[in-house]
Amino acid sequence: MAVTETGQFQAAADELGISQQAVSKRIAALERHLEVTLLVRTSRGSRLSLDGQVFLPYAKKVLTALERAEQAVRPGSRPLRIDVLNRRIAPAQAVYRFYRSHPQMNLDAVTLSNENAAQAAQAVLEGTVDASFRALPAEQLPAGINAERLLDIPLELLVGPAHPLADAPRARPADLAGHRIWIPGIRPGTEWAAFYHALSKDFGLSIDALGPNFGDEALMDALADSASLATLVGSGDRYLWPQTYDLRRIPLHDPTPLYPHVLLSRSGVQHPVLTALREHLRTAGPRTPDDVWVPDWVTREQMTDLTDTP
Amino acid sequence: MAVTETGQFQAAADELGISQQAVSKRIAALERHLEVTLLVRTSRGSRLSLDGQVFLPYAKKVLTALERAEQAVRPGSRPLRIDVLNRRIAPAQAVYRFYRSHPQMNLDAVTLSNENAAQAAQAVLEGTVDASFRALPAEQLPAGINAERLLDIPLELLVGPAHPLADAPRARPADLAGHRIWIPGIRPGTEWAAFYHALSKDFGLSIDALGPNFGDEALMDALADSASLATLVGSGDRYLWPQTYDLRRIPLHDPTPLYPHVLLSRSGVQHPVLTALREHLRTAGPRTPDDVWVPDWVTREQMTDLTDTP
DNA sequence: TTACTTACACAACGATTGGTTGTGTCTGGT
DNA sequence: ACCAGACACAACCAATCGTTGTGTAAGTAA
Repeated sequence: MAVTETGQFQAAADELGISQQAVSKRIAALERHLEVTLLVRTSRGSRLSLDGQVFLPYAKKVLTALERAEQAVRPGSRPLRIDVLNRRIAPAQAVYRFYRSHPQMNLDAVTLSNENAAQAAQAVLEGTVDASFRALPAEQLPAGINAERLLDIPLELLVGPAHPLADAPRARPADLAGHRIWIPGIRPGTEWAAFYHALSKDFGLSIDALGPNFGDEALMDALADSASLATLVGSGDRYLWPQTYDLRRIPLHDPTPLYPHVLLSRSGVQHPVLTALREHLRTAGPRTPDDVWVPDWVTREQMTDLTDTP
Repeated sequence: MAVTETGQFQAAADELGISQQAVSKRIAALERHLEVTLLVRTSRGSRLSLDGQVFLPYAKKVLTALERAEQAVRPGSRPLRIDVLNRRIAPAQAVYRFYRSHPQMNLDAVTLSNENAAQAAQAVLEGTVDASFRALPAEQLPAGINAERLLDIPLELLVGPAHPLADAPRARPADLAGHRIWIPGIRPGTEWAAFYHALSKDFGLSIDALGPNFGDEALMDALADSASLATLVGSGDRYLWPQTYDLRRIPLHDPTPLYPHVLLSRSGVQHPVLTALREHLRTAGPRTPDDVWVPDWVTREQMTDLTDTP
């Protein structure tokens, strides 16, 4: 690249801060490796051969990819880093949709390995991540953390074909009383546990949130074969359930339970990408039904941010 | 990447064919360079840290970019390579549009440095390029070369605001008799010279095709200031002429001169991308006017390919 | 607790690589 | 014919990257 920019080896060498002979050796080694001639040497400099012409844009891509890779982790000027809890659920998809509609926005989605909301808030405070989607009770909110409820995901019931509600067009949470609902892999003390505990208490459900998560495959197998087992999923994460299992999604209403994702960020940060993401979530979010349920520990204040938008 | 795939240094080392210690040193050097920790070492292996999680996709991009760069020039399985004559004219734009609408198609656009159509045909025969857009007289077509007229570009007159035809909605070629038409940088013996020679002969024009090309800037300067000078441009290459010069494009009709771009390729090659490009040009090409002019050395046979399409 | 296994890091050393300086060859202009 | 410019080749040196041997920490089994 330096040679094509300057037209001759010596100038490229000056630009790179090495000797002309070193440039010559580098080019020769590259040509030997690729088994083609990249540069046509003349007595008045060098210009690209046909292969060089083709190769140049690819070489540029390699260098920009390297540059980006370093930028991505170098502290200080790195892209906005957002914890999306888990790559398979709504926040990850919302962030991905945001990125698709704003490709120039430089951001990275990560998943913090701990599932504890308080620890996530700590990570946001420390700057390990710039923002995190969580369902955080208001009283657990540390000082210096800004929380805004920006993504309410309606829950749906997921059942196998033999389940009594399999062909119901919709169901009410109260209809689920007595049915077994299994949500594996929820560890005590996490925000998930708190949410489902509140849900089961308010509607008299028996939610089995214990036991290890043996993976989506095992869950789907169990659901498909059982006439009594059901689970709850966010209405967004369709991709999770392949057609082969013939599982049914039953929307819940009257009221619709909402999983309230709150975006945590450090108070005072004014990162433009973060601002744009907030704006995107406020406006591009799905219309929520009228009659909804959220855990009682979701404060009015957190809700205000949502209802205030035009 | 090898460590994250396998979960531990030793397995990564086996995959890479080096020792565990070498992997350790590589990772340590990378972490030292980036000034972050990429891997969390545990007693049962290693997993990605948060920074590592962010870095991994960027690292993958670097490797795929490297892979693509090598593929682009490695003889044998390289992308289809098409000579577009010049990056600023219709064939280049047509190829670019094709690529935009078929992003999965792997192709490279190049410009052969010689402007001689016979030499381009030779390059196609030798496989230096896979296809070339040229305006090649039928009798010059070497054996083994397949030629298909796929891109007819109507010519337009480009004049400055003081030119007598500046405000004409359109003009006939015969109207140009007596006007000075200057097309700089056309060297004798090239296909351009042959085309404009035929055009001037058939309509009695005085085309000044001699003199060196001092660049588009110089041409535009001359046109903008002159009341008599004009040039001919393809109707596609709009971008060339910035608004600042207030140049006017006057479409030609009765008949419309067409610059016939013939796609040369080696007989017998059945490259899928080339087939798709041909199909794209046949169907997505602009509607040509009814009353057209092409040089008389453009054979009926070359035209058949165009008129045969549904 | 003790011993063992697993997994990574450190140290010393040799081979390879990538740089340097010095010199040679080719081309185009004077 | 000569000279200047531009790149290549050769010899040499230093830094890098690999190797083998060994150390340390953490989990596991007796």
